[in-house]
Amino acid sequence: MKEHYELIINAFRPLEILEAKHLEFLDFWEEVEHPKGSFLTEAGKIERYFYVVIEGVQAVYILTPNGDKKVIGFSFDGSFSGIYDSFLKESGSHYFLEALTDSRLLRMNKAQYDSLFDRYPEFNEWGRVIHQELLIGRVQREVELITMDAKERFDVFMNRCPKKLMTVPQKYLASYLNMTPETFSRMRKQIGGG
Amino acid sequence: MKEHYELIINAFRPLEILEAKHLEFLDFWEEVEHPKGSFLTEAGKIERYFYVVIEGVQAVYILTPNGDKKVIGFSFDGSFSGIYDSFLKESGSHYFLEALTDSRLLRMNKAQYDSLFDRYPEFNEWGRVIHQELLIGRVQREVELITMDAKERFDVFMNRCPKKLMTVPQKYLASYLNMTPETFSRMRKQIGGG
DNA sequence: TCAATTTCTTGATCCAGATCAATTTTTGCC
DNA sequence: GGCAAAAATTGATCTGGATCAAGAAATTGA
Repeated sequence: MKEHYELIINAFRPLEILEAKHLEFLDFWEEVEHPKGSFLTEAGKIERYFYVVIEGVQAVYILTPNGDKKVIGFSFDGSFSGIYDSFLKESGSHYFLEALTDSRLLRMNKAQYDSLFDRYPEFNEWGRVIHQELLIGRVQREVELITMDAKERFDVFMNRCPKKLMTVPQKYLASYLNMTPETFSRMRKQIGGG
Repeated sequence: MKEHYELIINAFRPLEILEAKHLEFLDFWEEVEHPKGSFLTEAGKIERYFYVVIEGVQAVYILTPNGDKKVIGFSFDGSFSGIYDSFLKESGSHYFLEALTDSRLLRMNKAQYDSLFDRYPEFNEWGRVIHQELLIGRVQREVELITMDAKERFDVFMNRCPKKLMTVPQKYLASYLNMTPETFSRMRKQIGGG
């Protein structure tokens, strides 16, 4: 796992100091591969892992009764991944987590995750801060979904979307922005325009 | 503040044990009143406080460029309140926090909030867990906004909405459900129906 | 390399829910 | 209680973006 210390340490910012005694935690991680199109978790199953992405793009989505995918979020190089509520509560997931490109990830299981906080209570600070940030980001997205029309959502997204995401089929981006691929395509034609 | 110990302790669940040494924390709180219609924070200002509601209902909303209010959430007896991102980052808020009924709240300022974690690192566990729960709740709401039509959102909301919220004008509930008061009224006519 | 499959684009139509307009009902206040 | 202001209802109309349909472009894989 030594080769990925840097990645893990970066992912775990803003936990400023990973002290010597934390190095044990670095060995919790197990490396896994997921080819494009494979599922890390599916609706109905329990999410067993908490991930850090080494490489690749993954999408979390929910399947509506009429069968369309609604993308909730993406993960990619350096970010966390997993179906968080299912993982924490060890209850059935409503979501799919799919590799959109060939992916390599690091993962730890729930027992390891729990022991992290038991053994090193100072990780709770990391947990508190990281969850604050995730929460603020989610509220931000919610506000954008509620207050902006399709064109505005498209523009805002395009201006700050990580390049990495541009490699996935547009229909996933469209879904994330809560619009159809047709609408997404039409918005694309008028970049910068009204 | 003694009279409100119970309230605070309940609000801070799941921090199971407030030990003797934490009793100092109970005295951080200051009681304030906000009459109906008054603002606890306004857009452009910095949120200086973190609140626990003793009594009353408050709404967080954003004002769109065309001037309509979009309600993001409510707080009421026993829950936390405040404009969280502004409070944490000490940066200008985009939101309004308005008392929808005469309200009494307990509040602490940012310095006190920070000192909580400095002095009693074990509060970080509370922080981590409470933010996990808030995050999961937000994602749940986001999924409902994205996947459900107006009638479904109305039904789901009505089935689990705290009675306390039924005392506020319907236009706020309508806005929270991302629909107009007219639509809300029409949904109301067909409770239980198709 | 080239056929099969998937994705993207473009145009035509449709509809849930917004907007506009007019009452009616409720609330608050003296 | 009674009157003004705010909120809720109801009906008529409008529209952003969905849906449907068909073809063009890109990707995949043998």
